[in-house]
Amino acid sequence: MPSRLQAEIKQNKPFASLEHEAVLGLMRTAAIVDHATDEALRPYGVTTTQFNVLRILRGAGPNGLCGREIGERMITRVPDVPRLLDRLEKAEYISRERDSNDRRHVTARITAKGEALLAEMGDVSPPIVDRFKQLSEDQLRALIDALDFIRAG
Amino acid sequence: MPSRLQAEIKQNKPFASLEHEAVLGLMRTAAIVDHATDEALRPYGVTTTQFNVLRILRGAGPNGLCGREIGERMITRVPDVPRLLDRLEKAEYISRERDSNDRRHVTARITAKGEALLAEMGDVSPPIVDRFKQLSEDQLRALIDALDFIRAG
DNA sequence: TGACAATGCATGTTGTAACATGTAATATCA
DNA sequence: TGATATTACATGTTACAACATGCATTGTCA
Repeated sequence: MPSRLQAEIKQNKPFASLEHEAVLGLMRTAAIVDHATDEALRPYGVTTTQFNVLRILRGAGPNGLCGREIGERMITRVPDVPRLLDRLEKAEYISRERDSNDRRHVTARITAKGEALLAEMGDVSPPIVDRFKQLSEDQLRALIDALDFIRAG
Repeated sequence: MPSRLQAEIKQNKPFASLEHEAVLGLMRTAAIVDHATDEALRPYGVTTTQFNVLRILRGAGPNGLCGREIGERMITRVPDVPRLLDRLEKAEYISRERDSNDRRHVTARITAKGEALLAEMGDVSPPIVDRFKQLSEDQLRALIDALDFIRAG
């Protein structure tokens, strides 16, 4: 029985194992979600990474967060938070201020312009993400549990 | 009940929905697998993308494949196949030859040096990928099915 | 057969990812 | 208290991703 994924990537040989198929399916699905999200965000001129930072800072409120804290909250590891914040500050979506208590810290906060952008964007969600809503609750829980288990290492 | 993922990304508020949690879990797991794979491949001086091209060309055998065909077989969409192949050719892992039947096509083939690299690498697999083997067969099938369903759009 | 479209690849450019390294500020402990 | 380590961020650099555009080759159809 040729799998759906085999056809997608034009592979004739069957997968060596279920694990192999699961890993490839995971990576391919993530790549599609990622690309679709990029496309959905493009009209607003922000990348997925920048969009996530803005949502994190909106969630943090007026106290803001320092760079290290932002990095810890990101879905994907970001190895260059300072320059990511540089770009957001240049676009005036965030402000930065060196903390007077601990001068190593730089506190970032979302600006009114940044809030306005998020409000304008609303719940941008590409069609591929909406597909998750078609899964049953049991399927969603099984998916979440399996992914949790994998990450739990 | 705070979820595992909430703790991972230091999020205090519960997720708005199961779908939301599933999407984040998917993206985060994929990011971890991706990064771990990069690390595992680093000692050999190839990126994950390059590694996948080499395996595709090994699978294609002596007939090789043209750039478009390689692109179709990649897990992640690659918008710049020519330069990806440039780098592999410069490293002498592949050779390229313009097709005499259709001179628009450039056929790429893996070289002996490329085959040797893959042989030396064997089954490089970071610990996070090995975690998939700990899932039960039912769990793996449920995971694969859910991912297939999402991509089926 | 000749004009036009489609295909496959090449190339210019910009922005960013990723790593390495450096620097200032704070914490720790003899 | 002074030496050392640790933390948090800044910066230099390289390589690559992504898009736009251009060119050569082939297909299509009146």
